[in-house]
Amino acid sequence: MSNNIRVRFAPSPTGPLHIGGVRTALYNYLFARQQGGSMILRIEDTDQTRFVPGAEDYIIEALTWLGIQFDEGVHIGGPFGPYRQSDRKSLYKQYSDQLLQDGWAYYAFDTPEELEAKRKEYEWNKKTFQYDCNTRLEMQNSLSLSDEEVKRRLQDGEQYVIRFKFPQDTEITVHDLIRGDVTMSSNLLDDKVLFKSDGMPTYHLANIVDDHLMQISHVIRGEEWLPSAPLHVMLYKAFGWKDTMPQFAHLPLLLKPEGNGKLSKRDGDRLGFPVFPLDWLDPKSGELSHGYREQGYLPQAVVNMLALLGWNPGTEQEIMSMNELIKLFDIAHISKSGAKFNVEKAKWFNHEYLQKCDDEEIAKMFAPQLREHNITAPHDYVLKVCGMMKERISFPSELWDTMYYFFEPPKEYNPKDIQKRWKPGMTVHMRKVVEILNTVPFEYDALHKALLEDYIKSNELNMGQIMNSFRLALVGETKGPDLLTLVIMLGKDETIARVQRAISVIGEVNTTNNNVIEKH
RNA sequence: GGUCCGAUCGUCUAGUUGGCCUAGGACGUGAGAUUUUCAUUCUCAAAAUCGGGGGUUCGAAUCCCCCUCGGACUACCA
Repeated sequence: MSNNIRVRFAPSPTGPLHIGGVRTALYNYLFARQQGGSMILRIEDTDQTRFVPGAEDYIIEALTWLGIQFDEGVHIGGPFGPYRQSDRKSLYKQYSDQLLQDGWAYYAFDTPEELEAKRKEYEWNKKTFQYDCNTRLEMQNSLSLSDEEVKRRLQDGEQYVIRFKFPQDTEITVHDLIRGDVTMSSNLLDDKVLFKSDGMPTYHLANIVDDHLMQISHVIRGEEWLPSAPLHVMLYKAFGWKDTMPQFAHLPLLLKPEGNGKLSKRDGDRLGFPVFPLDWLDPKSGELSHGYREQGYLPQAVVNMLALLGWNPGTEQEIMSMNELIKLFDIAHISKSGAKFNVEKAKWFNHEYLQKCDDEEIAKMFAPQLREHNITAPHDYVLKVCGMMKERISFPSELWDTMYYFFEPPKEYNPKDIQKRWKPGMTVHMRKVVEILNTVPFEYDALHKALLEDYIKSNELNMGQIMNSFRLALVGETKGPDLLTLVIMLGKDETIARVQRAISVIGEVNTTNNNVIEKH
């Protein structure tokens, strides 16, 4: 990695990785690879109360499944480690101390209860409390208290947090690669907590310190971070790191498929599509959330679909491999508005990528279904069936339903199809079919001539009449590939057995109107 | 409530320096073709008064202003 383009994906291990997070990781990856830069995985676990065991492994497994690779990170190490913020804990204190010394931060002793009371008080007066340049002097902090008092409280071991001291009357401009310049007044920003009373930094502090230390050049993250971006810019300035501050790109959000709002876990459950890459069993509630992988989505399909949700190559190309995406990706082509998630399009992508799989791969996906139905079949046969039938499916789970009749006789005959296709007098024809099968050489051309040409002509039938009933006997429904191809695949004995079984099960219907079919 | 961001077919979007836009593509939908059936495939169609209103200009989806609507944020969460 020759140049100094370095990006990071920095999730919190608070649960399964949301599909929006996956897209953020993907865009970071695409950008890094294209620029010949480095991709880093950093775990932001500064909130011990929200830590969920297994989440970190889940994140790594999901991204690995999708082919999103890292150059440095918790799981592989690297020259800028450790890459887990809880392992970097000791590091952050000196930086908040530096801010304290330089007058960019201050101690605040207000307890959560006091803050809550303050908020209530403001609410009563129909105002909103914000800990900022207007209110900080009425609070318990090193700005309002005397030096001795502050020293005393510190020595007594009183709980405190360290807050950022936003300067007054300053315009702060964040240059965003997607949105251009975003400017905010410092007077409206609140004095965010940088260092918590539990000895851990907050996101804001840890994030800036780590991005700086890890020499991150581009911060590509969700739009939800835009409101706090001015704080981050200010922090770089306060630390004196303005010259090496990374560039920002705030990605549009992924929205619910219907209505409005951010895509959430509940939507997936409700609308029947995954919002997570992998299945996730919540360790606390025992609740299972479905993942793309387990639903039968191909990783390439998920990657392609996600890439196009908020970005496009500027051409009409839609099917793109990871390598093509890397070549084509461009931050300038990322859209500004949120994208509603579309299930149908996701399905279509999967169908497209399933067609790209070779027959061996399809057969591999099909194997468990065969096992489930206690069927053993020659590998070549399975391979042939898969190759023939894959174009009909969007998910591997549909394989059995569209191909079962290649492996076992129909268990029942669709009543609607019987009514529509098994016309009066059909058993007579079917017996003839058996006869022909028994006498004519069992080859495609010979059968075609005997069945579809000679027999039909001599009986003044049209093709549909006899073929559909024949198909019904073999499949149980009127669906499937070219009939004679199916017949050849099944073999003579199996074909005859199925027709005879259909004759005895379906039998003769509506014998009274016998002449209907003769008459075409 | 406050701050910020956004707004082109039902959905994802093209449109980046205003004219080539009577707004293009894809998904989905409808019709037709192909086939012995179903599916696939192919062809065609419907679908956006470019959220609304004002400007600027010879000319605006594209620039400016206002309004409306939507979203994010507003924690000792990230």
